[in-house]
Amino acid sequence: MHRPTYAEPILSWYTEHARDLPWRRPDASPWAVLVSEIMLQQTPVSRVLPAYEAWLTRWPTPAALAAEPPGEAVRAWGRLGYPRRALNLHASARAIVDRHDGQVPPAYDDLRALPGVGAYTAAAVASFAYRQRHAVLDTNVRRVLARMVTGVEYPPKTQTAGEVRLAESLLPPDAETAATWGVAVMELGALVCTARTPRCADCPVIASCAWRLAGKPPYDGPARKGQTYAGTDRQCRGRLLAVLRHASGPVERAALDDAWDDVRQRERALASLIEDGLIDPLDDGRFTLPR
DNA sequence: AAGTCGTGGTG
DNA sequence: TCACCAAGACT
Repeated sequence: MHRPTYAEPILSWYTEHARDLPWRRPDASPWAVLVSEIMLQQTPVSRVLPAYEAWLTRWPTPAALAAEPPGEAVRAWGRLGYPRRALNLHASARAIVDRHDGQVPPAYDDLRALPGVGAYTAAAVASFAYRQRHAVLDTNVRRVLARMVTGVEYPPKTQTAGEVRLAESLLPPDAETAATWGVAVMELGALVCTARTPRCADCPVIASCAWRLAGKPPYDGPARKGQTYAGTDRQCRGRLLAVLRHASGPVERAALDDAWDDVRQRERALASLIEDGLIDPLDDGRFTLPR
């Protein structure tokens, strides 16, 4: 099946409009790229930037992080959200030291085997850090391809095999070009082909965009899932963990009791945080970040 | 395979 | 204002 060639206009657009992000600089190590990718999972660039700089200053290598207790990673994670990512990054650092001689592995399968590294993140590190040819299919790329190629406003709620095949079919044959193509499509989705209000006037492929050519039909699929937060277990977990992050050492149960009113919910949240390894109960009844 | 897991910015 | 969204992973 013949498709218009999207690569040249998008690559040219990227050359001109790419943001200067620290993890894209030539001196960014594979470890720096991995750290950025984990932090960027569901968290906007603007909030990641300061945490990323502080993290890499303190832990410039996997070995540096691996030498610390996991609780230090959780504390340094701050308010990035989804704190199990901090635990995953710490566990990945230790696995990298143990299994890969302290070097972030270049092989996709080895990356994918690290905790918290799924299909997207493994492809991103292999592509961006090691310049290999992998389809990087994140929320931005999925949206761009849905519009540009498929002609619909939004991709399906859950990623399909068809989307993977499509992304792979569009990959430039040359590895170095493919690596740039991946980050370029992501950037296009982040800056121009945005979810809410796409800036079609600034789009380098407006002429061949299937969604525009179809008259920009609105999304007609099932309602997208809402993410209520206030009053949820997630908010409760966040409050409890914040108490631990702000404390210099172990805290009394009373300090946690003060952080959330509903007793049942608080106990459930605390149990799940302990189960997840984000909080350790001590023999004396106090609680601490994992050591 | 649909739910769960944080937090904050924004149209 | 408030529902939606943000470089997902895991179960």
